[in-house]
Amino acid sequence: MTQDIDIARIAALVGAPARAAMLLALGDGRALPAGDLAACAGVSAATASGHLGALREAGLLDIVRQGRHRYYRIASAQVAALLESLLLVAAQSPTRALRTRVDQRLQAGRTCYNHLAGRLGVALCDALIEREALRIDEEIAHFTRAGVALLAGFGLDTRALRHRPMSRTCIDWSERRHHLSGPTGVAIYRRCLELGWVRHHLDSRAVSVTKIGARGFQSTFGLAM
Amino acid sequence: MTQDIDIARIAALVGAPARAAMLLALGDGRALPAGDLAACAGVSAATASGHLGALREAGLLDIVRQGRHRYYRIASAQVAALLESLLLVAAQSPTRALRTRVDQRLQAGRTCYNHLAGRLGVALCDALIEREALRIDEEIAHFTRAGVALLAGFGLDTRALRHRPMSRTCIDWSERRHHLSGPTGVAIYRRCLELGWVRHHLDSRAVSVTKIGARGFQSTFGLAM
DNA sequence: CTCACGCTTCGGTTCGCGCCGAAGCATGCT
DNA sequence: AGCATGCTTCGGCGCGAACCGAAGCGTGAG
Repeated sequence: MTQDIDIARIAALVGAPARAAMLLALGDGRALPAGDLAACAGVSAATASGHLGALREAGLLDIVRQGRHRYYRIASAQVAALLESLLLVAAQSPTRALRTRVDQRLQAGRTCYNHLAGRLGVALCDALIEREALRIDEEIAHFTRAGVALLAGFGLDTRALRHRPMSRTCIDWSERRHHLSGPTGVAIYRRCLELGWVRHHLDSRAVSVTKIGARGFQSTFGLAM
Repeated sequence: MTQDIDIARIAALVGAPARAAMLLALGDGRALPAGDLAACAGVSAATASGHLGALREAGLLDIVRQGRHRYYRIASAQVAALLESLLLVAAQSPTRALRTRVDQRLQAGRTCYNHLAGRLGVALCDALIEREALRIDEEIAHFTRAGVALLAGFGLDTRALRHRPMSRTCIDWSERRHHLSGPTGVAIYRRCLELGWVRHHLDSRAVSVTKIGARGFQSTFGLAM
């Protein structure tokens, strides 16, 4: 049966953890550059490039050239549906039950490859937008003049972050909402660690907000914990 | 994130051709014994057993003990939906286009691991049921007294086939309909070859009906070609 | 023009896993 | 009881693929 190997080919493509991480990062339809996806998957650029090429060749991913970047995104709604199906089956898989407790902790606050995600990451992003420190156009985040000042007061020199776009948004899988990623997102997370606002648990990607942090998020970003 | 590896685990499970073939054979919800699934996947019993164990442990497959057989079946509707999703994505995958021509030939008549499938297999099964030679109860096929006589006239000694159940049904993937598998299905196919009713193409699993075969199927089983 | 950056290609290593044969276990037929 | 049958477990083999570092290529910035 020829179709056996067809579906096996597709499934095997999703079956490598690195590729699964990339697909999941793209799960909401955004387009991300290869470098970000490499970071998301925790592999080198070389490895990521190979994976992305394979996914594109199989028709799972589309490529959008824009400037010097090459943005990848999910090719069709069917592929997105396939990912949803997998999530559903994975969620009810028996081995999954053991992890559920950890996941709940992760939902509160965690890092998504060196930037803040979970409820904390989403709330911070919302607060920045509400204070008009951040604007999101075309799924790319820009800090306003007020935002740059705000970050300066927070101790971040935005001039040191010369990448363009300076920051990106990333949809959180538990909250299904935006949060800050990219170099700026990473810098904010690092600064939070320096200030002792959040603490990092060694055994997982979960982070928790300290007492000092709660006050800091409140006074600096207007973020009620 | 932990869920990356969750969906990767599930996808990788489906990603091996042998396991994909087994899942596809079970795709319509029937329960099949391990031996049949091994044949479907074209692997040894030892290999099949390992695969089935893994699929069961992951919650993709259920096991139903009945007599000395152990029947496997798809564990949930979600798993079936996952397979459908994969079929959909595989169908629109670019590499798929190359195979479409071959598939059309296969749809007419072909073997499904040593028994007749495709339109021919389905039509034969229908004809047997219509002539009251075959009855299907609980997805297991039984030949009636008239059916045994019919097969005897065809040159098959059904007493030589002492397996119980004597025959099984198998859903054809292109027709989505029943056809005969199991020892009886295999014996019928062999007999068709002996009589020169069908010819087997070496390069694929496609079979075609000869002129003699067309007359034979007509006179013996009342099957109009 | 030149440099820097992002991405891809190439070569080589390592590790996992899919596979089988043989032996072991259980179940039901004789 | 004894044998046959169906399935599983074990040990070992070999292929394939995932990974990285380094080099190559194209694009935009200075």
